[in-house]
Parts: sequence; structure tokens; C-alpha cells
Amino acid sequence: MMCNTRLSLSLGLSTTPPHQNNKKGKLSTNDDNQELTLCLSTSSECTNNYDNDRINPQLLGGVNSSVSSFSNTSSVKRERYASSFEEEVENLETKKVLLISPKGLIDHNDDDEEDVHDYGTRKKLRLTKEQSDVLEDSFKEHTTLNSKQKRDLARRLSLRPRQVEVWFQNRRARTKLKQTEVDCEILRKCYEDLKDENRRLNKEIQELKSLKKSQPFRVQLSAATLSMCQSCERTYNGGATDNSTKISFSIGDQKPHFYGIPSQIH
DNA sequence: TGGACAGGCACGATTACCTCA
DNA sequence: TGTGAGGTAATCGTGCCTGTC
Repeated sequence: MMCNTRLSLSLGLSTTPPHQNNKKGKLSTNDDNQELTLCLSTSSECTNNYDNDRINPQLLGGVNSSVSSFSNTSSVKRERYASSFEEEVENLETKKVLLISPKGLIDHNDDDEEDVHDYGTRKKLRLTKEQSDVLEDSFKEHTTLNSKQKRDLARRLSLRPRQVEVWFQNRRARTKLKQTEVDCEILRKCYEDLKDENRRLNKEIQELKSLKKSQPFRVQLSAATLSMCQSCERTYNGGATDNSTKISFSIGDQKPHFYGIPSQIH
């Protein structure tokens, strides 16, 4: 989508975005010609081709050089990660141009260890308990954030806005997954109950059929004369006036309620 | 006024790192 | 010490909405 073009700079260097080369996002070069990449760009040019979270700003030098081939992406989400990018670029103001070698990043200013990642691996942040708690509290208040809330939260937690955004996305996903599991369990229970009910009703039908056979003159059943008791709130044959033939079933009862039928049937 | 386009955002699916048993 | 499972941060692709030209 965003990073699907190889960049060919005027220096004749090229690369493929890290995340496209392999699953681990390792930087690699074209083995055939052993090209190296030298990224010379300001933030805006680079964000035109890379999501800020997908290419480390450290890969970008502070050289203010416009490179035309950086601006060819049509659906670049320029602003999406802009704040985080700019923040990091700001941190890198003093850094020099960084070279990317086949073995990864060569940092010429490696006194700041936190900023120096081996971009052969995707560094994974572990949020502290405090950060998680704050995010949880915030999530309880509102499950989505507007830009200002995101920025404020990020500043408060010393995170990048993008990280806050991702956390909320994942949190929403987890909530939804949990709710789906709950719903599934409820449906499963309903299904089991209905199955039991169906089994019970079938059994009663069989019992009534056999009863009809053994006592044909005492119980006259037909679909037209079956009715339900009012407590079941089921429809019944309102036209039937002969109480002696009305039979009622009550959902949940082990035995049907018979109206106007001799008690020995029970 | 309608269409094309870009940006922003949310989402689902997936990947990959990390921890722990 | 190696390993598999689970949790989760991060990535990717896509669709929808909105603003602008």
C-alpha cells in the first residue's frame, strides 16, 4: 500500500522497506548488486513512502535533501504518524546521516542506546503497569480517542501517539473478542436448552399418542384442539369451547397441564 | 452540484516479540 | 536449556467518511 516501491536515489542506491523484505522486517539488500541504501530526506519526504512506524526515523538522516522519487505514492497517509515521526526526528536532530548496511543499521551516534535499534528485529515495547492502568482507565471512559486525547495521553505516558492509538485498537479488539465469546456461550446454552425442550416435547407427544391408543374415548387429541395454558403465552385454539378436549402444555414443566381432562392422566 | 482524490481513522487479520510454565 | 503456548504490541490491507478541488 504505502511502501511498495523500491527507492532509487540519485546516488544509485536502493532498498526495499524492511517489512517487505521478510517477516522479521530485517533490512536487506539486493544480493545481486549489494546495493546499500542511503536515505537522504526530510521527514515529509520520507513519510510519503513509509509509515513512520514501519521505518525507523533513525534511518533518516538530518540532511535536508529533497528526493523526487519519494513522492510517488498515491495513498500515503502522511499525517497518520506525523506526530510520532516528528517527535523522533526532533530527537535525532543531532544525528548524522545513517547508513544501512546488509547487517543493519550503522549508527554514527550510538551514545543513545535507546534510540539505537538493530532493525533486524522488531522491538517490542512492554507497557509498564502504570501505563496500562492509565490506558485502562481511559478506555473505561471512552473506547475511542480523538486526536487531542491521544496526544495528551501519549504525553502523559511518555509514549508515542501511535502507540496509544494501537493500544486502543488492540484493546477494542480484545473487548470485542471477549464479548463474542460471551455471546457464543449464551447461544450455546440456549441451544442446549432448546434441545432439551425439544426432546422433552417429543417424549410427551409419544406418551400422548400411546395414551390416545389406550384410552381413545377419554382423550381426543388433534392438532386443532391442542391449546396452551395462558401462562405459556402460546397461542391456542380459541374456537374450542369444549373444555373437555383442551390440553395445555407449560414450557419448563416436566408434565403438561391438562385442562378438563381427568386427573388420572397426570 | 457531482465526481475524483487524499487524508484520517477504525477494523479484522496477521505477524512477531516476549514471558512463562 | 529448549520449547510450545499465550498475551499483546505492532503491522498490513481495506473500507468508510469527510474535506477539498
